[in-house]
Amino acid sequence: MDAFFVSCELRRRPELRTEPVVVGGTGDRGVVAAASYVARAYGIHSAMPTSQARRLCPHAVFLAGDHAYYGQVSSKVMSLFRDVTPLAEPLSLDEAFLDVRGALHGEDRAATIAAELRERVLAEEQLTCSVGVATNKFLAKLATERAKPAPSLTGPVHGTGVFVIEAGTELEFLHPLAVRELWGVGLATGAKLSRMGVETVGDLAAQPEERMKAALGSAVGHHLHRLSHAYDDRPVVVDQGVKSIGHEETFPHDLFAEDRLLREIVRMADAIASRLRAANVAGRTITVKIRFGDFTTITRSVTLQEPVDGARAIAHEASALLGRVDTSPGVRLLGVSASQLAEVTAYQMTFDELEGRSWSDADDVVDEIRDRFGGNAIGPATLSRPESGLKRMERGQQQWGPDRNL
DNA sequence: TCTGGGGTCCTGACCCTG
DNA sequence: TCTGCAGGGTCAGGACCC
Repeated sequence: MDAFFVSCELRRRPELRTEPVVVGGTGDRGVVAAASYVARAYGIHSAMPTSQARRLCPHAVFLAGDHAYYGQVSSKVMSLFRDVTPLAEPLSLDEAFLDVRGALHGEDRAATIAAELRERVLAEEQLTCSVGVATNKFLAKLATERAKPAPSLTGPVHGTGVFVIEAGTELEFLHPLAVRELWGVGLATGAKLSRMGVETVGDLAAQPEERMKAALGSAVGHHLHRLSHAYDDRPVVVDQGVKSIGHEETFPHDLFAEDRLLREIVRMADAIASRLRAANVAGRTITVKIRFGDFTTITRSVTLQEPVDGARAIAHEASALLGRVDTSPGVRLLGVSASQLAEVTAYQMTFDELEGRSWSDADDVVDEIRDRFGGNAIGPATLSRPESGLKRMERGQQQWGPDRNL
């Protein structure tokens, strides 16, 4: 999807179509999640600090973003994709891989399917999307970039919409590209490769695989070497399954008070526990992430004998992990996550858990109340004191940094 | 100058066990 | 009992993606 979050907002507010629009964190510590093509013409791009975006384009319209709404729109678009093929693998809210081999009957059929899909998404959801067609996932992803519109001060300059890399022309397309365009080559790997004199994908393909493995590690070296030869046999997987569930939050101001940090832990543990139970999984490893004022970031984790999905147990472990860290320099960001997930039916209850059965029952009741009356209808007593200033957090509620009014 | 939040995957150090 | 080794699990950090 093209500038998905912005496009969703423009559906609701069409009067902004010719304006520079930025969706993301509105506060001083936020970042840009999506910028309209007009905003991009001012040099604004995603992941840019909001403060920098404001300097580049002071008259831009800054919107806080509505993750729940984008999720609803995404579901509708994904169901359109599944009308084309059941083999649709969502990559994020606004991207998916579609394996359309089953629908192919002629040479140009894939391009036709792509064009029809674009028309349907536009007609039914008033959203534009770009489609890349190729013989494997990673080439299709690169092809999509070629199909996207270009920014301009008056609005998006429409791209091709559909870009096809014909079978047999893969290397011709791939080798002139900058190595940074490869999926998996970011800032650090790109710099490392540049120091080795590797600037293009063709340069990379000319290197012996062993040299790449020595420089980048065996897994990354092997993977990139294969990609540079246009080889990618990863299948389209319809349901990837979640591997971890977590929450993290950057505070409007660094936190120093230990009791305040502990209350934040309780709040996050409560949110995570709800999501774990909703997904019918429990986590065996609990991790706490702490970012200090100077941006140094540490994690502390513990792996338990048995997986947990209760707010009380997660908060207990996370608090103990936090207690191992000197937080006196001030905490900018705090996060809690659960990993090594297992289905709740698949693990044995411990004696401790049996003793704590009443807590498990309480969690079930909490889930029921939230289902009926909303996420903020009930929460841990620790957070109910008015002076706590804390509200239960929904997923993605503060996705791109603290709000301006906090 | 300033750097979010949701994740996944990989690596290396360390410890334990056979 | 001690030593060396291999393999697996844990932990922490880094890189990357959208």
